[in-house]
Amino acid sequence: MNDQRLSIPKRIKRSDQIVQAVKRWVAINRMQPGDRLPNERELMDQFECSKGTVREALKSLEVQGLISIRTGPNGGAVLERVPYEKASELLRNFLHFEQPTGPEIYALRTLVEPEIAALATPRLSMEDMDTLEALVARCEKDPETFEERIDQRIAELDFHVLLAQRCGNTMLAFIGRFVNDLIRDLVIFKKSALPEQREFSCANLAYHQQLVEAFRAKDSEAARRIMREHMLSAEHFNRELEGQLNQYFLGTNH
Amino acid sequence: MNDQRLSIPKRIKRSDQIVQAVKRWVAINRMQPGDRLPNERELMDQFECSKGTVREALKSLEVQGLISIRTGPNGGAVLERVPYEKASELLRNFLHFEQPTGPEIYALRTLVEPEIAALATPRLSMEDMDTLEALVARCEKDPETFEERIDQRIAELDFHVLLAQRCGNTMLAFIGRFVNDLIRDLVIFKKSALPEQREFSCANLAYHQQLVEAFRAKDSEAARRIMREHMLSAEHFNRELEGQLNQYFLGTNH
DNA sequence: TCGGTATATTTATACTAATAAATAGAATAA
DNA sequence: TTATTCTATTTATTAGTATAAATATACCGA
Repeated sequence: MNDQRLSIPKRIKRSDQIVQAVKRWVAINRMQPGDRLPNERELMDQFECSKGTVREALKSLEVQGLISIRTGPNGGAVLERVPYEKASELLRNFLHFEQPTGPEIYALRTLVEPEIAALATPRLSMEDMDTLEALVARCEKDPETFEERIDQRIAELDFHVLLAQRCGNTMLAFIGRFVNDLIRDLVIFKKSALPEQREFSCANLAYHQQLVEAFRAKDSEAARRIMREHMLSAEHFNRELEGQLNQYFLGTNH
Repeated sequence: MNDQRLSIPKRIKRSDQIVQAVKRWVAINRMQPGDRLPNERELMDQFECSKGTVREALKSLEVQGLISIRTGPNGGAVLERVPYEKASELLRNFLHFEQPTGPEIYALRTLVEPEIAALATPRLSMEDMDTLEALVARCEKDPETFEERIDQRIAELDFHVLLAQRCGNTMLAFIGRFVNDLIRDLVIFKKSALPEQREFSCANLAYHQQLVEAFRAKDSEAARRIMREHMLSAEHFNRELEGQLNQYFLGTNH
């Protein structure tokens, strides 16, 4: 039983060659989202291969989020900017077998969120602040039903996601959003087992209120400090929610 | 010209349905890397579709890094743990149109590396420390040729990559490695335009030497502090290397 | 002129069938 | 034993055909 999966197939598959060629073509010609690729017929001719092979190549590009394919006149493959959702999904595949633990996720969050808060502070518009306050308001009344409790936790997370989107650093924004989405899905996934944690909710509410104040005062350093305390608190409260997230990433997001 | 690409196609494609079904199947049965999927024939029967459709679905899973496909007896689709390289490639696609700037990358690095250094400190084996010292040694002599200078910069980055791999936090490890790989490729890409920056190299060397000392002393906090200074220094030195990395991500990694 | 409806065209989607290429394992020869 | 050739299995690629979806355009009624 010769089970060496290491050996790289010397012969690169036709469809993958086409994928590479298209990628190069896009990069070299500095093509922009919205620009159209040749249709299947033309690609067949250009690469001298069959329909099936072209389709596999296009499928690959589609899965990577680089194109979208539509039927009809003026249809075909159109270049797309990779949506966050796509990148997020693909990164989750990576995590499926790596099984990050709750503490790991919260550790990263504690590292990243204070910086995001500080960077976002001078970049928040009036509308943003209003949105943030609306999210805070959603957490102010005592949750009566189960769903309300979930809704409040999600509002808390949306608060952080908005900040991430405003921090002005593409990669930091991605990480911030990704981590909060991870926690969001965890909340929804484990909602049946989610205990009350009233103390936790109150603490979060207070921190978020303080954060909005700091944002309105354009005080980056205050925002950073408050966010850091907030994250340390959240890290502490979630120590018990521990446990592996195993077998989770692939399963439920569809 | 009605150019609304927002509309989500209501009809989910056959091949994508199969992808979802397989993902669910993998998650529910808690399948592990190395486990085999049914071959094309069986999948055709099970999902009552043609070969082409099955192949598209398998292609999708392959692009996502979840399976590898081999020909021949005992061939077929085998479940894989998504390799770092795959996840990295897909994340780069996302960044292609987002165009993170040099300062953005270095800002993230400054945030992440000190934590990585602190976390890795108690986890480094004797072999790891020797490897690190070997990497430092490679930077000790004055570079004479062009290639030597590039080689030293890569050794510096490998130093950081090893730390990331040892930090014990899956996601932080990924981010650390990703950022350093980004910089590595940038160094190789821009090598023709890379100025001498002798001062920079010497500073790096000194920091790395201090770091190894801190590691040997198992002093996490010292490691964190030194790494932070190191990153602030690197951030400063690279302010001039500015410029967008535009059109770069897709292009050259093949 | 306006608003809707039919139609024709373009394009992807799906299927069938057959051949080519790769390879693990068995059989064979040195 | 060792190296080579054969063979069976499985994916990779191709060709051709037919169907379904999307939409620009022409058409028609008001």
